[in-house]
Amino acid sequence: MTSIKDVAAEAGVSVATVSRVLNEHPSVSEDARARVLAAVASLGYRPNAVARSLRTDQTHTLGLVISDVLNPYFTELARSVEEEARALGYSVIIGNADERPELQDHHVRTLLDRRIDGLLVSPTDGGSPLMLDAARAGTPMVFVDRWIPGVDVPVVRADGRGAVRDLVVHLYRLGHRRLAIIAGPAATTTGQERVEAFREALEECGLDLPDQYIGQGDFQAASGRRATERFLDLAEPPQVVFAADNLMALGALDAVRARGLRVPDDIALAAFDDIRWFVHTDPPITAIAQPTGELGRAAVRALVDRIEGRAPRSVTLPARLVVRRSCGENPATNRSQS
Amino acid sequence: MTSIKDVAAEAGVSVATVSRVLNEHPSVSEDARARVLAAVASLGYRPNAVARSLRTDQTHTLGLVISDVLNPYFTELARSVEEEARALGYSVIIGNADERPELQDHHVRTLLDRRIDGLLVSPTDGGSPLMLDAARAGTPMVFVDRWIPGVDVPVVRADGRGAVRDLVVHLYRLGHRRLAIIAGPAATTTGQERVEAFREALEECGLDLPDQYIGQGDFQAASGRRATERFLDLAEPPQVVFAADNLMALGALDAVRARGLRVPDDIALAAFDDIRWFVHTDPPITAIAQPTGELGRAAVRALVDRIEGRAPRSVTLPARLVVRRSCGENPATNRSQS
DNA sequence: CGCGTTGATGTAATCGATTCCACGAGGAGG
DNA sequence: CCTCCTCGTGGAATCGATTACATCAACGCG
Repeated sequence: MTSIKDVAAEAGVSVATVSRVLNEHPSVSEDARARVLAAVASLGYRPNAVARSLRTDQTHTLGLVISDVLNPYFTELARSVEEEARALGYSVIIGNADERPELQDHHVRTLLDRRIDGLLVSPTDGGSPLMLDAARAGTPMVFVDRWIPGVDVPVVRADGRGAVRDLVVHLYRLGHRRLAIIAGPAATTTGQERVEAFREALEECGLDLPDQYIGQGDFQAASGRRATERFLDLAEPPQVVFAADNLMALGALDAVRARGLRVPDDIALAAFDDIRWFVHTDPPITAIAQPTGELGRAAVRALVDRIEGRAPRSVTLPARLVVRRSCGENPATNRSQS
Repeated sequence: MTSIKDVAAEAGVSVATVSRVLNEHPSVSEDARARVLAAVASLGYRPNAVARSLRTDQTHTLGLVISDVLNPYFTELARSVEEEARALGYSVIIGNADERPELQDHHVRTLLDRRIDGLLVSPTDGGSPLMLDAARAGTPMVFVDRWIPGVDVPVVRADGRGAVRDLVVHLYRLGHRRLAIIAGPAATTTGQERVEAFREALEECGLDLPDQYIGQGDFQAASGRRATERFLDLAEPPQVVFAADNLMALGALDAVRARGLRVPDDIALAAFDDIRWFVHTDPPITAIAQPTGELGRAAVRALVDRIEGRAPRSVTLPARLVVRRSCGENPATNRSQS
């Protein structure tokens, strides 16, 4: 690999001058600049980012630790994060935690070892010592989607409360009274909040959320399937299953299908997180859509603000209900589907 | 951040000794080792990967440039790549090319600047000078899924020829005679091969593939939709549309749905790449499944072989047909669906 | 004309690790 | 007892950049 020394030799100047040209330092003669640029071009020289990072203590890299790459919601998030980061001059290294705390820690650790400039996390759990220490030690950090209470880190997320209420009202109007939920892990904020929002909305409608109608999932398809099977085994199964994320909804669909039952005739289904495929499933699935792209971009902006010394702001954006056919026909609202 | 010097001071030894302990160099006294490890623990020291990389000229990092993160096929590939790499002691940095050659180049460039140990690419085009130069210059490199002919780089991919033939036979038996394909970009090998395999299989059945039955797509959903609309506008529309990837199949589904037509009654649909959602679409979609996870793992193994001085091998694994209902009922084969 | 200022450049320190080399102590062997 | 190895250790060079500081020439101004 050609180094700055080779360029300096080729251009007949010192390495300092080469560096100045490359970093657009003002005090370089026109002549020197031209010779350096010519040398750079003829040698095909590219600065070694590793060496540069060591010296400047900046990597221009953000770490993104997401809960599950196979979840379309997170891959869309990752995409928008990378896009915005690139626009701001940063690269992104993605770590996939697969909803496993120890894998999450592994990625946080290697990202910190690489001295990334900042960390974007959607925590899988209540927060390992490692992550809490890093936050306390001053590593620029922002939580996306999920967060850890009691830690002084900005949070960028969607508020699904209103949309969940809309959903419950929608279900109520369709005549459903026994509503069940497949919850996410209690260790995650989104796991808890969605259940709470659901319960509150039910109460507003004068409905109850019995324990047996709360299935415990882990945001993965298999758990959605298991929870749904348990619901179907009940003496009085629910009329609606609301999955707290799209993968558990997929699992629920598997379970219903395996029993030879049909959605929405035998049981209705709704999901948190809207994804493209929901338009084409059988039937199309009613879902709560998050402004995923906007969340990713806002998170990056907050993190970069923090890194570059500006004050980062937490952001909460509203989610919205998208009605399709998986909860039954409703001519009035049905038209608003996409 | 605490550095090796702090550890050395705390343990009362030189930095050389600390480094030896950390790298398991044999010639360190038991006493020194213990003191160093104690110092490391008490300071919470972690070696700076940037500095280490500069010195050793190894980053223990692989670059993976994929064509499109939003494509479930590639995200599954990415996941298996990361998994296998982690098992072998490497990290992975993913670059998303979004099917855009200039973005692909951007990522290749920044990955090379970071001095990654090796590059895994599924090229979006015929190969930019940048990538060809890197390959020639000796950057360890392996192509996954797609490749660039004429470059001396190992290729890990699936061979869909047999599965495409099975598909065509399946379609023929169902009575379909006018078969159309939505192709990928001609600049990609998968874009070309799938069309060729399709054409050859048709010929074996005594069928023809007229130009108007070849839609030009770019592996993105929108192009699948456009191509399908064009098919439907023909005086004699095809009876089957075969999409060369899953996203274009999604677009095709959009187009059919927008016209108020139904699959498979009005038109049949099949896709290359099987994904989980295909089980639940309306109707479930017949697809050609690649051994995606195995491809990712094999690609990493080949790349690491190359990096560590062993001879890398190209790998080709067979794809297989998964019959579902999107091409019409066929009691005989229908049972083999998943 | 001399002095201070400005601009262009080079020398060398530095970032945090790894690793070559030199050195001293201790043990083995003649 | 002397020599030669081996082992444990520290000093210092090194990787490839950035940047503080020194130097020197040219120029403006009183």
